[in-house]
Amino acid sequence: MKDYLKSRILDVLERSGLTVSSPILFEKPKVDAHGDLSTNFALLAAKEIKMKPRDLARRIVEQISIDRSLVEPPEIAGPGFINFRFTDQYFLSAVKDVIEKGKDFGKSSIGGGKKTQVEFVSANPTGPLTVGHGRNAVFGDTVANLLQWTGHDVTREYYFNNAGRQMRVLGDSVKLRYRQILGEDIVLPDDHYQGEYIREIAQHLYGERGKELVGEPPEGAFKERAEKEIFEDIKKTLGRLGIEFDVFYNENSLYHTGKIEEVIKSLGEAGLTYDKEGAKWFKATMVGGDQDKVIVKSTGEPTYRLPDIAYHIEKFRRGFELIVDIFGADHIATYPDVLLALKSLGYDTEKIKVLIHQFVTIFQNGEVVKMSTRKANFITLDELIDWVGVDAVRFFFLMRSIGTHLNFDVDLAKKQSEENPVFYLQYAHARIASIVRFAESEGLHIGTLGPKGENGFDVSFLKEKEEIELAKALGSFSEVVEAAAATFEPHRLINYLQEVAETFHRFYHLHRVVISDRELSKARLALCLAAKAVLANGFAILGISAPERM
RNA sequence: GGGCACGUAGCUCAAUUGGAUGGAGCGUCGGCCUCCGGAGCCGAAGGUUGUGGGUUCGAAUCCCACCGUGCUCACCA
Repeated sequence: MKDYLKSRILDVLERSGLTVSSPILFEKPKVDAHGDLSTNFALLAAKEIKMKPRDLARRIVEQISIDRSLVEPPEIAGPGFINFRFTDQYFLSAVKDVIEKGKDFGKSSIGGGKKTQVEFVSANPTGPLTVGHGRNAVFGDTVANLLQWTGHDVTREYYFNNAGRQMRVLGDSVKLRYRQILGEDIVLPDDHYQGEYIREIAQHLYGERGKELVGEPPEGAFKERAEKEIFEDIKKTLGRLGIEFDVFYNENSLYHTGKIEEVIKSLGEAGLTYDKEGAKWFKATMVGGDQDKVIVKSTGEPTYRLPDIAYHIEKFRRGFELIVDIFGADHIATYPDVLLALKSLGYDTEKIKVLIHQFVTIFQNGEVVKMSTRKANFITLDELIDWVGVDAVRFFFLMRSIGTHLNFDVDLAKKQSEENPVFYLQYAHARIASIVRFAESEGLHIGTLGPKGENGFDVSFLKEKEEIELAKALGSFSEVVEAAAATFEPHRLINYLQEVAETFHRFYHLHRVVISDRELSKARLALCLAAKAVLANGFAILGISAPERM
């Protein structure tokens, strides 16, 4: 529709002999009185062609030629906005569209099959996923869904490292617990992992192997067993949330295949490294960074930057045209160096979208719970799911933009699960399902073939304000999905679905679906089915269930 | 102290990315079930968008300064 109106305005300009470079953009006004689409074109262009905004707007409105069955005559308002209002017929056509496309309604191909990678979670297997990881996981998965719905070829990827210092400490933590089980009087150092799960892993090893592991080094059987059990646990938790990865990428492979060495070499050849005090440095300041950074420590071990750079080079090599990285605010200082290095090696960093989410603050018993993986003091994602359910967990993590700190009051979430906002949406879906069941029991059916099929319906019977408004809301689903995908903002979809549910409830409250007028009944049933489909499709993107009954 | 975010109704957050009269949920107050699901609907109260400047036809949004909160500033990841 926007393209159509744009072409009509260009037509007027052409006939008037005006050439204007200002873009013709439309937006949906907040206020109903301002129509359905509005353009500020006259305001933008007026200066350029030395006309008053209102005069230019008047000329456009007087001379424009548009299809009257779709659009009412435009109006000028305020300083020179041009407002367009669409006909009921146009809005109602969305109902047929939804019913014909069903589960595919809202999908688009604007992504053009672009090879896209979304990297998220990427937590090293040192402990169970926490609620902080939960926000990352749910957000990443939903962004991936949005990209798939808009025609991107998406790979979900989890990056991890099972070799670093963290993992050595993990192995040692298990070994110390194991020795405690054997009766030794040992205290776990503060920098070791204190969680109960460590003790369980040690117990498992003791149960299977008895005392025979006393001489085993921490990074041997202890670390391996811990990694295996913890990773299984992580995957199980993600599975509960409906999250599955296509690729688990091990940082170690970058060493084995020589990719790390290659990066050092490339940076060196570009004159971007130097040696100082036994370490190798990246000359970040030479390419716009604030300070130089160590990439290889004096011990010969690379810092985290090097594998990160190598990994991203691999992403490019594997042909990804859009690379989405999702991580928490604690990584905020790390990515600029990586991007800088990539850029100076000639990679197009415009293809990389770094999405940073703020932390989740957990409130319990009225106070903030400070969390640390190492100390035993954290709430796991699994516990959270146990308390409030998968749908609520996903919904809560998605309903706020990632720039805000998310306050998650556990007591409230537990206690008020019945008043959970996700239920408002799911209730609308279940309610429609119930209406459909009732209608069918009364012998009303809607064919899948549209108006001309055997059980055809005719939307032109719909004339009530609430009917038109619902149809209008349903019709904009695709736009919302596209906007949410383009901005990587799933919460836009939630706001929209709230509006659909609200519009439906209002319609339902004022108008009966199953009545003696059969044609009107069928048209209203079609409207209901369309609303149900839009809600279900929205839920599918969010990863929450669409219950037929609650 | 430097860097990056964020300050919007009592609370948690939106605001179509610079648009017209800043909106929801929870909470508070008041209405609505003879009827397809009341987990719903309708209405009311509640705001100097942290403060002060600037940019322009127009600012919660962009720029500057200050105040406040979080994260971060390793040869840890």
